[in-house]
Amino acid sequence: MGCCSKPINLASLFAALADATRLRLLNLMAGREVCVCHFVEILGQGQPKISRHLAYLRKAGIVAARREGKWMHYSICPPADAAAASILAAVLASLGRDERMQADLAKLDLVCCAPQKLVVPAGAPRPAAIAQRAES
Amino acid sequence: MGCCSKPINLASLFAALADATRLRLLNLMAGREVCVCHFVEILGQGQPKISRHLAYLRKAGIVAARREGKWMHYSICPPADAAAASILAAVLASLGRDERMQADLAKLDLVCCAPQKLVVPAGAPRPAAIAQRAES
DNA sequence: GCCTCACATTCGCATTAGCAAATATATTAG
DNA sequence: CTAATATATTTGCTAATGCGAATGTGAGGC
Repeated sequence: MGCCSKPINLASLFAALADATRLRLLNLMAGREVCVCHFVEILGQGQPKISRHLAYLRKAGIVAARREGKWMHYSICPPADAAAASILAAVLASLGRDERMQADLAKLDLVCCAPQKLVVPAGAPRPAAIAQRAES
Repeated sequence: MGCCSKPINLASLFAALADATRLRLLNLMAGREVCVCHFVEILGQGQPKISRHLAYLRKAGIVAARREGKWMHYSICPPADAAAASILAAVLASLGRDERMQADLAKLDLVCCAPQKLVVPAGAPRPAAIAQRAES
């Protein structure tokens, strides 16, 4: 593990985690890849704001971005440093126990499985994990 | 567990952890009670700065203070929220694996067991855990 | 009472972070 | 090439954070 090779400083890792919006983004990315347009829809906040926070996480070495045509997919990339990785894992586990975070995940399912209900731009990409599940 | 009953927000917990000085203070307090004068000596930084960071940790509900005569002793107080407590535990474990943090702890031993070498103010209190060990 | 010690807090100041609005870039369609 | 879509960055602002220096406070000692 550890796809990101950045000089991880624990203090800067925590700085990246010290924002409610970024925690919500990380929670949505736990175990799957998510497209920016879904973040915008689910959080109900402006695209520049989402993009800025994603850039912050990217600079902190916590997430990776992958382009697919017009869309950008973000996913968590566990830091190479073992200490940082274990902390990040504990954080993601804790987030999963939060109500608001569970609601976000439920909305992500809706966006992916019933796009017509939430007016998703036609042909918008679906998170990889869910797309895979749907195919099998 | 959970001596501190504060409305713990994960983001604000991380804000409290997002500073190198505060992480060093927490590391020194892992498992023992430490007097402010020792923090000042070991970190080699001004007393107001140390005090300000301790106040920050106190306000965040992570540490508790106890007065003993002229001296103030600080110790970690695990948050009541289970998620926050588990994260804090992971953080403390990770800190222990850092070289700089180990050096700080070694200095704490010096201050407590060979005060004449580091010009400790006569009669300065010793961390509870170490004092206990010395008495047995 | 006054004085000192051990801390805590306040005061300016510089740096940084977050926001909304506007603008820029990359990709694809035509 | 132009236009449209999806995302990223810049701009101008406000608010929060960290620092050293100065000052305030609580507990003994005399």
